[in-house]
Amino acid sequence: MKIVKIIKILKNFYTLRVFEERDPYRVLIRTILSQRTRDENTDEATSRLFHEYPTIKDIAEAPIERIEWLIRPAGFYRVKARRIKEVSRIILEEYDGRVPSKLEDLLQLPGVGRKTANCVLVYAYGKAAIPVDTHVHRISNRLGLVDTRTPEVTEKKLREIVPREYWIELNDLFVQFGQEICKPINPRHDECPIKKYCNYYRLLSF
DNA sequence: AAAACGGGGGC
DNA sequence: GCCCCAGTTTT
Repeated sequence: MKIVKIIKILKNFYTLRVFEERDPYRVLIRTILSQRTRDENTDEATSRLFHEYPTIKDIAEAPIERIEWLIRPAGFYRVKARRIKEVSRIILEEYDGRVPSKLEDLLQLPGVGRKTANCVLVYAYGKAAIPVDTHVHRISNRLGLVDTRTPEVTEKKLREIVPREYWIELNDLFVQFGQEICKPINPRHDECPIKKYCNYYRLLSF
């Protein structure tokens, strides 16, 4: 199976960044902050926020302007601040302060789409899911694993062709691979360890 | 289907 | 200085 070979090769090059943070609420907030944002800026914003407001109740009651300032490094800080505060309020009022562990419940929360919801399921609850971000979407299409135009359809197809035991690590491996090698523009084919499996590379050598 | 939100980093 | 980036919601 092509995808299994690809994953095994990538695992030789990248160590899985086991999410140290397993607290569902912190995973959720960090993941919202990470939307369209690089890791370093996400980390900075997350630690600033939780340093000043350690609990869900703190954030639910915090002044919106202060949240905006704290998470500024993550970008999109105005909309993210409002969503983070609103999400916190909803979880406190409707879920007794516990982050929901069902996909359909997570998707109801403001600022939580399929990618973020799946990240919570995987990293906080250890459930099998495939968070599809732009890296996973782009790389899956380049390799020829799927042929889709939306992340949603890519997720559906990946669920069919990727053995369940690899779902959790797929996102992490593809993101690292996507940042360093299979970049959106000017991918580094010369250093690519899986180009023999890649449709995009095959078309190039013409 | 396209626009809007955004600071940070690469070049 | 210009361009791109670990999405989601609204128009």
